[in-house]
Amino acid sequence: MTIYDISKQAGVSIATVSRVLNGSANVKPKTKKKVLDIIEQCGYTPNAFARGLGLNSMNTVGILCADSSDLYLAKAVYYIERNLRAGGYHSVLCCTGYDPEDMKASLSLLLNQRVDSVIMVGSTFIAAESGDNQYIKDAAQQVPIMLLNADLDCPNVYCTMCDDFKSTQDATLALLNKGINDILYLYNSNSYSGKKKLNGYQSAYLMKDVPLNKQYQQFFNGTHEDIDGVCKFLNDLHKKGLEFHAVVASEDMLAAGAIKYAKANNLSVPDDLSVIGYNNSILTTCSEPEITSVDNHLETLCSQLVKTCIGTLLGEEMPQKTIFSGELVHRASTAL
Amino acid sequence: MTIYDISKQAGVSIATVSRVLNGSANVKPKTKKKVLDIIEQCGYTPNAFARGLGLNSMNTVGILCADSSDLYLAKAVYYIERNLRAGGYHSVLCCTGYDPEDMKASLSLLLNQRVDSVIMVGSTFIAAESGDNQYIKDAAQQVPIMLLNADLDCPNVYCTMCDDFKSTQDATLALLNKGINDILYLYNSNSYSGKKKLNGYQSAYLMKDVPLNKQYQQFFNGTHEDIDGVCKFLNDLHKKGLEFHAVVASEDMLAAGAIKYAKANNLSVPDDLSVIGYNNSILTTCSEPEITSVDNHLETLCSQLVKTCIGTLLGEEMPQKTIFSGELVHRASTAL
DNA sequence: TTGTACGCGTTATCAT
DNA sequence: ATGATAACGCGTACAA
Repeated sequence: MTIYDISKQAGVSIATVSRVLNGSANVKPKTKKKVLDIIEQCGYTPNAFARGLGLNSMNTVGILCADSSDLYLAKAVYYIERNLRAGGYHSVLCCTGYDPEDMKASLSLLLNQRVDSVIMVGSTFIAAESGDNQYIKDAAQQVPIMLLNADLDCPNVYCTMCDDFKSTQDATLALLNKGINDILYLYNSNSYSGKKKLNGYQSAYLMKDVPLNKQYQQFFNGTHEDIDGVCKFLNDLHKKGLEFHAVVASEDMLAAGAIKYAKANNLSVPDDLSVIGYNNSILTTCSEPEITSVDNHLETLCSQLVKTCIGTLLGEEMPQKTIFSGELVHRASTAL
Repeated sequence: MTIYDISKQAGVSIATVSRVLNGSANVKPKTKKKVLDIIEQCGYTPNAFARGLGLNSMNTVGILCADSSDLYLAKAVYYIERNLRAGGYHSVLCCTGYDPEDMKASLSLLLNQRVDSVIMVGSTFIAAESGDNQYIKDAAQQVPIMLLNADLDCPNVYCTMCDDFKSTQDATLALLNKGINDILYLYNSNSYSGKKKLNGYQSAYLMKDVPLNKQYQQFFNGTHEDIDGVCKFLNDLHKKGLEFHAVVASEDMLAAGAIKYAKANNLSVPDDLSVIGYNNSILTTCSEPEITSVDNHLETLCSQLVKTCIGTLLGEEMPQKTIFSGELVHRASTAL
């Protein structure tokens, strides 16, 4: 069933059918109705490939994501997809894993698929060395690139992020202000956003003139689901003689591990150990006591990101960077 | 940059370029090299739309999912996408929400986009009334439909599922065998798979000749993240005088709520209350004590589903139904 | 082994 | 208000 079939049955030319299809003005109401009736009756729908070929677009955006099964990234992907669809765009999902080479290959794949834009979810895509981000700058010459929670100075690259630096700084400050000076910072990512958080922690110490100790900045090298592994990791630190009365984590899952560690060592939370997580995920209410956590307003971020994306595609002038603040959600794992 | 540009520069016809591009045999090595060099040098990639138009396929599969931010569904989407990509297919993600009308509309959207196949993730898409599934049967006349964790008898519809009936039956039986007869079954979905689980619970009682009480089958009507809501829900039941010494839940999140309920009421787990969840998600190790849960081998399911999908698209004969068994993973919330 | 020419189903430009 | 026709870029049957 093609536009030719419809045109024949309606006794008009394909041009007229096309005009009806695309809501073009100059078409006699009577003709329009006739064509629409035939279309309805035949259950005809235009061929998306042909349309794509002609318009050089299939209204499709690529979503690049290291791991869409991750609690936080999954939510991001979900919000982005829903917003894109509401705006009339399809989403091609592409999970890359954490290997830079795979990320590059995936990006190429999407560009070859002729997506209208690419959204990169999570700052794992931004390397510390500026040169390693060349693949993104190259891509930006073809289509606009949207970055969630990352920052990259480059034409046609748009960044939407939460102020992770300030959020982590605030969380740390809140503890320092309570007189807790031995705060363990626990993190598991050296991405752009990961670095910002670490800097926030450090900066809080500088602000309060409390000496910083490298021993208190611990990198957990494990999967994003291994809560028990985090617990053991902290146990080891404890056994090695490291003393800490608070944990600030770059992710709720690490904080959940800290809660487990406290239980295993009969530490009372928050009396003996305060815990602050990040992302305000379901893990915060699953733990006991519930975990104080930074909410970075992911839904708002995604909504704004998609607005920027669609606006750009429509040729509107859009802000190159959009920054939101995070918010500390207080729960029982702290007494602030 | 088109195939014509390449053909001119290489001094051959577009047919030859096309042959090189598609690895066709009959092409002189020397010619092939020349063409490949030019392609490399120009950074040429074929236009996916034109190719799609000609072949009537862009090697794309639609993934329909009610809510890809759900812990379990997110994992499913992730595994499916990775397997599809490994097989050379793109994934168009489409989150529908739980409104049947939106599901139908989303399916139409994907079909209009001319995907090669549609994968429906989760049994929420299968209605209890056979007639309500007509939209799926209609779709199956256009492209093969793959169902994850659902069952529908229809040509060109392929089902890959876990035996949720048996898994829940086993979980319930394990408790009954320990002499615990007042088991609360807690669920939050009336989907196909949801019903199977409930039936499994009931059947266990029948097998052991223990009288079944409707009061012990409780539907929790809330979001999929409201652990506190579940806790309150159980509190209310408790206050109303309902006594139970075990909870079998259709989802880990409900089980996590049960653990919280136990804590709030100073019940010892598993001495006073045994808890079994479903999905073996991260929530099982986040809770304290950790939760015994049914693992339904999602990764295997997804891998098999994609194999069936790709096989079907390649014209191979594929099994209409593939059923795997679940497995009870024992943790500290039960003493079995 | 290679080249020519047509078809895929649209959109859009230009006449009428 | 409507129709004829040229792109769009590729794959492929057929011819050479």
